Amino acid sequence: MNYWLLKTEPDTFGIDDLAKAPGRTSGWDGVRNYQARNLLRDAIKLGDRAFIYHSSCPQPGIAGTARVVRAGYPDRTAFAAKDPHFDPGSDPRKPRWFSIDVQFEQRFERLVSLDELRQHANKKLRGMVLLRTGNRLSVSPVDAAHWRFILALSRGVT
DNA sequence: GCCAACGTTGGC
DNA sequence: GCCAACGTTGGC
Repeated sequence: MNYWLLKTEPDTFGIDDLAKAPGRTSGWDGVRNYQARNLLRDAIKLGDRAFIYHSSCPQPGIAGTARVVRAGYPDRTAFAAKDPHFDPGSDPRKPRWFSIDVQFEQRFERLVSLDELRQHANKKLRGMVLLRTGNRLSVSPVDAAHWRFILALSRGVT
């Protein structure tokens, strides 16, 4: 089992929207970056777990966790001309973009802010992809040790 | 709104 | 394949 971090803008779709979605489950689609696409298509497996990270908002940080309930499948939003994520270059017979389904797991009692994560960037969270300068990946891997440490942070254990 | 740090595009 | 121009992300 592996761990991931999924970025989203809470104004558009945040952890609370996931919690309220039918079956507490939502497709994670609209990703249009090849590196992130490769993770969605090849690396993320059923049963993997993910942090839900809120970006482009007053309080950027990790808001909670979700579980992968469906592994990579073609991203349908790429095929619909009316969809904001439409990509005429993605052929349904040879899809270019992929999505996964995630199910709400928990909302942290308190947001673990980007600022707080950075305080551990050279210690317990050394090497975390999210904290690398200029990182813009909307899907990134998380080390198991980092996962456990951040869960502890969210509970105020450390 | 600014701007750094990317990724993508397209001419050559 | 190079690289300048352009677009996007995302914190501030």
